[in-house]
Amino acid sequence: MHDKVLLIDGNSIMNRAYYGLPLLSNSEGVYTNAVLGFLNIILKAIKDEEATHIGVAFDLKAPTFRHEKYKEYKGNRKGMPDELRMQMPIIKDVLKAMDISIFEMEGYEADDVLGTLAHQCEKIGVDTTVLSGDRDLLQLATKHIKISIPKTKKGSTTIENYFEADVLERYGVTPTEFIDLKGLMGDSSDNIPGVPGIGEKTAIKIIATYHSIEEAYRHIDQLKPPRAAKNLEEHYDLALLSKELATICVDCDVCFDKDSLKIDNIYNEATYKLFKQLEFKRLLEKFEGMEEDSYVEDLLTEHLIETKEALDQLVSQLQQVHKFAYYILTEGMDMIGISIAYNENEAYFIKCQESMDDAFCMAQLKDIFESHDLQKMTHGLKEDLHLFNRYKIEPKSIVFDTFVGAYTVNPTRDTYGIDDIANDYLKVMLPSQDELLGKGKSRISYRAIEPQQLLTYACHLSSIIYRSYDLMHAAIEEYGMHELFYNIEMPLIQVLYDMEYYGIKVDSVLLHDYADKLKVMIDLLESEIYELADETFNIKSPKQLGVILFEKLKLPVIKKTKTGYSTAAEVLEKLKGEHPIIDKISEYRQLTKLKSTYADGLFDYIGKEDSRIHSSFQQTIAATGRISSTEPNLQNIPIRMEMGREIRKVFVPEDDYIFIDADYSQIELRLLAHLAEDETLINAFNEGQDIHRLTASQVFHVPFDEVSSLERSNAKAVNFGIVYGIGAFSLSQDLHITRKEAQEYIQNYFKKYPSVKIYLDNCIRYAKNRGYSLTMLQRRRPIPELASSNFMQRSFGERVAMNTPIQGSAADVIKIAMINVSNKLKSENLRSRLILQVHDELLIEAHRDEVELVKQYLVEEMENAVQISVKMKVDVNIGMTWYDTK
DNA sequence: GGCTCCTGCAA
DNA sequence: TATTGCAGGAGCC
Repeated sequence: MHDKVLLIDGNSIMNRAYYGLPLLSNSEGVYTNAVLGFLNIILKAIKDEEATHIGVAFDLKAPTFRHEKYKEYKGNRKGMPDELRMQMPIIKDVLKAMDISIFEMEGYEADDVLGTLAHQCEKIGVDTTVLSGDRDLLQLATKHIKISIPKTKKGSTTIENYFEADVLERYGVTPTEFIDLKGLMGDSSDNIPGVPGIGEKTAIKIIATYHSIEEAYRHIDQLKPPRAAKNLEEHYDLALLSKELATICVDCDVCFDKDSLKIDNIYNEATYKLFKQLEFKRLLEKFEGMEEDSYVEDLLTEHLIETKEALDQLVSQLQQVHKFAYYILTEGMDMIGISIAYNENEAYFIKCQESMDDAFCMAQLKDIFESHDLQKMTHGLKEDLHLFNRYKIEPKSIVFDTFVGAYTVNPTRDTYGIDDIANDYLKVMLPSQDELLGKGKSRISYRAIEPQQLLTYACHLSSIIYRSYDLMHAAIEEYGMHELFYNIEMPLIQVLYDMEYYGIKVDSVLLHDYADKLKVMIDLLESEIYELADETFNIKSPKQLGVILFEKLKLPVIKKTKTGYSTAAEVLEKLKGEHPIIDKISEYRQLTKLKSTYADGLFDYIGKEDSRIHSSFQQTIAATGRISSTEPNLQNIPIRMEMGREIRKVFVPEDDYIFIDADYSQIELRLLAHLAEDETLINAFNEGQDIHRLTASQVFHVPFDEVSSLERSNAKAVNFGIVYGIGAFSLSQDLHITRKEAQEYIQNYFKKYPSVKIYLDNCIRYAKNRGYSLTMLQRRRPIPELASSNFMQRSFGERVAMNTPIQGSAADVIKIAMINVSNKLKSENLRSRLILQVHDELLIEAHRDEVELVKQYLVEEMENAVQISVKMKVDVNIGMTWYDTK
């Protein structure tokens, strides 16, 4: 095979890549779009060119010889955007990992290095391709040096290729003449002056005739048009200088060694790690089969435990140590085994099998798990607690959960697998569960993989937990989150487990009736809609509905989505009155939503045994520190509309029990008052005033007692907006007023509550300076968007910086309350239990004998969760259904 | 079957 | 062009 050298203009291609892709970032907030685009371009080029050698040249910041000749050189060039600049060291790391040579020369630009390298290749008879986004490079084209210029149009990249002849054909001048051309016409992007008054057309004509500036000058008398001749005569020095500046140096002092450019092992371990960190999913697929050997370098002595004797021995070893990490490997209800590590260098895998089943293994380990003196670390304690319950184990001294720990350190990531932790904290590659087992249809069981592979994988699980513990603990301490993690997040795990364990009882007959009732109404609406549309169609399909409304019925288009007409509720609202079908569709939407998501949806989760729904509560999802609820989500059960609210009647306590529901009154605004130290707000809250009415009287200049209900509800929207980081546009949309009016409301608000304005500005400034926001309990949320040069991104970051301390502090407060309420109920030996949290609300299933006591404890613990300058008011209600607790 | 988009529910 | 979430259905590959 012939050698083929590919030379790359690093800055130019990075620039192309950056503007060719949307601003992507990995889950840590590191921008990656230019790096990804760059890699895609060069990998495609390597393939297309069948390149055997490769080198990449970058510009240095330092001035070049051109600056010495002409100090205005590139004087008008704006620096690259920060988001791109931040990616330059990353691409260099990636190239180093891929063992691709990087060239940077003081005093020269990348062009010069490329020119020199290309010429040297040509000298030794090797074909070369120079890849650049910059047409200046065309002067380098020869019969053996090809210049490739990628063009991106509509997502796909095509490449224009120029040998010497192609340049002549396309521009009417040879590559060498290209330099003279530029000398005459100049180049505004590099700030090369050229000859004033001579533009592209004239320059091409002159050079095509005389082939160089010098030759043209020699024939200055015959030069046409006369204007150009005059200009060239006057500015001949400038023309020569411009030519010099435009000339790419082909003999700079770069060390050329063809062999060092050889493409060898670009898909190696180091590259894999980087791609993983950068989250280049598609590029990672090129590393097929690498995962298995990828963690060989993480040396670990693996012990397989599959006899009772060996297990016995392990248990006695564990009794000698003071801490260990474990991970229980399960698959559905099937326990595969237990991984244990009690030092840095080795790990054990207890494999459950016929001779030694799960129940046996767990029974053997019971004392270990229940020991107070033996500290344990795990990953995903809440799931462990479900398992321990199955084997009647009451674990003690589980001091660290790396799952919740990793979230606490950085709550903005979207996964916190052991593989992620291995990567982030230990720089160790570990396949994720999906990578090990495959996903979707092709997923296999743990029991189906090679025993040796399973052993290695399993041993690493506990070992990673064991080894990352110190680092994660240190990070928590460094960030001042000891209190948050050890006194709130860790104890909360048990509380969430308890809520999942207890669940909430549902009257399935009532739910069924509700679904039936909805079905009747939906069927009727459906036929009415078909009647009005004069045809049948899928009303649930926004696409089909759009055609009916906006094409067939010719209703005005209010809003469009990326893919077509918007038929969202706010659009239908505006079309109300235009056609009788609109109301029917709105109602149909509402009822089908209730039926599918809530009636039918919830039905599938009702336990056959206990008639209860056991939702999962997620502690590592929300970037603000909130808890979320899934399968099913019990935090979005309807309440605003009566028809939807009815669904709450199916949530009932068990016999002899009653619901007690307590919710914080205006928790976010109270926290805002405290955090902003706003005297007006603090006093209003402490005196029990109606806060929305107060805001209305302040913002609309109305006496407090004369505030109308419309004014109050508008003020309520303003208050909400403040908490979310308001914009005039959105407020105007929300209140159906003009932007100008909305702007006035906001200005009035800040005039009346100046300390709130100062506080919110400070939130932004703090987050901009440090890169993150903090809550009252030092919960920390990175906000990389604040550094963006994109207005939209940055504005988003600013709203987040205003909202996170408020929403996050509220999350902190209710978490403390949950722990204290739960502890109180347990320490008082009550049968009543906490079963649900809805951000500012706690639902207790209380025994009827304990109602008064529980009400008292509940209010006390919630109101005193934190001591701040504003009273934390709590409203309590009891009821025989969730509906009735109002 | 897996994925994205639109839609809509809660605090 | 308001914050944080979860989920169902359509439609596409």
